[in-house]
Amino acid sequence: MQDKNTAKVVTRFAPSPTGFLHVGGVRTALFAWLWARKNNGIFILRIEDTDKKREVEGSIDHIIASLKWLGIEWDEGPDVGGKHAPYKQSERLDTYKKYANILIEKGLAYADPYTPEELNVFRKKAEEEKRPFLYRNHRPENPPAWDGTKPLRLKSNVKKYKWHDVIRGELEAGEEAVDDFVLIKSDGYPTYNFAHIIDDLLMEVTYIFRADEFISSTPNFLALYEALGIEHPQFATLPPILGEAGTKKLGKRDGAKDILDYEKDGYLPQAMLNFLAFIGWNPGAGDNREVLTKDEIIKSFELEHVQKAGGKFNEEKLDWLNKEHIKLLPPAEIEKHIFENLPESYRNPKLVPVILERITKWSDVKSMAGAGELDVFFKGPDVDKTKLIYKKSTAEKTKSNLELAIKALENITEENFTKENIKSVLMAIADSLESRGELLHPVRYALSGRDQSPDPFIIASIIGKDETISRLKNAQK
RNA sequence: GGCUCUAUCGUCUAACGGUUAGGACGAGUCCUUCUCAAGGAUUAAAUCCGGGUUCGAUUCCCGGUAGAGUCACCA
Repeated sequence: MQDKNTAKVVTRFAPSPTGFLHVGGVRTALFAWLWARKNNGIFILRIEDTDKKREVEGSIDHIIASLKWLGIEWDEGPDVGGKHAPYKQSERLDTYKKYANILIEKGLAYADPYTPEELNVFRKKAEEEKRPFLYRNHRPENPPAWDGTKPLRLKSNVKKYKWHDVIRGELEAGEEAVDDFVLIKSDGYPTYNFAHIIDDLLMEVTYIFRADEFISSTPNFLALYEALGIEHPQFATLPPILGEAGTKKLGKRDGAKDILDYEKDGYLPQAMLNFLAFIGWNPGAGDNREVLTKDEIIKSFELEHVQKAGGKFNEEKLDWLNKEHIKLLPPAEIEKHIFENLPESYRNPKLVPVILERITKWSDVKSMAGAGELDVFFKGPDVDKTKLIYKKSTAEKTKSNLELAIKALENITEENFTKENIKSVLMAIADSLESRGELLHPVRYALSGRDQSPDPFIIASIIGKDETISRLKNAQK
């Protein structure tokens, strides 16, 4: 095991290019990156492309784009290189072969003589008998020499394994967890189980951040570390992220979204980063802050405060957090984002505050505009006269109240036609009536033509004095 | 079925044997301009169950229960 006090922290994220990155994968990357940054260490991006069948064209670019969107940068990786290049496992085949041969020489690896069909028969039988399938129960007595066309398996040391996990604590597993797993597949590519151990060794990785499904295969890894005669890095096993609906672990099959879909939906990367960091981590110790910047998260990130239990992905909290991060943005930035989502003719700076308080993410701007909610600021409404009347009020009263409003507003000069002035004038009248709604409702409705809209003062101030009075008169007819 | 992990408000969590079990999201109520939104205030809401250990358990141990993971020539 590495000496924690002197060894540099080296972490890695090692995705396989089998499609997009979802929240679970990103969270693993995030924690590994946070720990490296926290300790002024090194963060490596390594592509585990050893399964050619499952590989999806364009995945690597997509993964890189996802991490970059969030601001997770790596010190070594396929695009930037590094002293342990290459960083794609498909380009490191000779290395794996070298270590495979070492194991063969030690008598700790052997060729698997069975066909997949034969193996399936064993597997089926085990399943029917409700036993776990263990290849080593069928370990051949005189395996053929390995010629590279058959799978190469580890001759595992069957025993109980115990190990330490920096997040989970002391972990252990029974002998049933250890098996003669495949090191090199018949197509010449290594398995994840083999390749990641060699690469972590060569790349001097000191902490392996991983999802919790790897707990079960850890005894196998331990058997391999032993066979190789090497120390293993620290294991940091993260809690699962559970789907919102059920309690199932969130995976692509359960509708986990592409992380870049959140970009398309108009979420801020810093909000997503903040949100993801808080699934399974918190600053702890009475620190109740939840809205944190990237740097603040790095500063307070500690492994002791990483959860063991799984957490659900709660989109409502993400929305809240996104809004909080929007509020942290400089005004010019906010306006820029809002305008980007608005048709050209709607891009009035005065609308920005009105829009801002009604959205949680940028795509909401588009929805608002699409639903016609902003039309009140651009054209006079068709007013339904019956809806103009406040509750049990009468047409006559409504008409005369509107008249009062028109008179008062006409007295405000063009340049003083501000939200504040309009409000004080109108409220003075409203307060003299039986109820404020007697005035405010007809005025608001006359201006907007909608059951629900921003308040009349802001509408009036934006559309201007002439348009306001013309709309009020129009409703009065 | 074997092996393994996990368990505090609906949700995310604080607490590292002693607290009126704290915060946040969401929900409710009230206020702030009639409506919507935003904002402010406020309320309700949890230690899975059963045994130990201890003067004292959310916290430590054991058992149960529930959920999750795994048992691939996938990672």
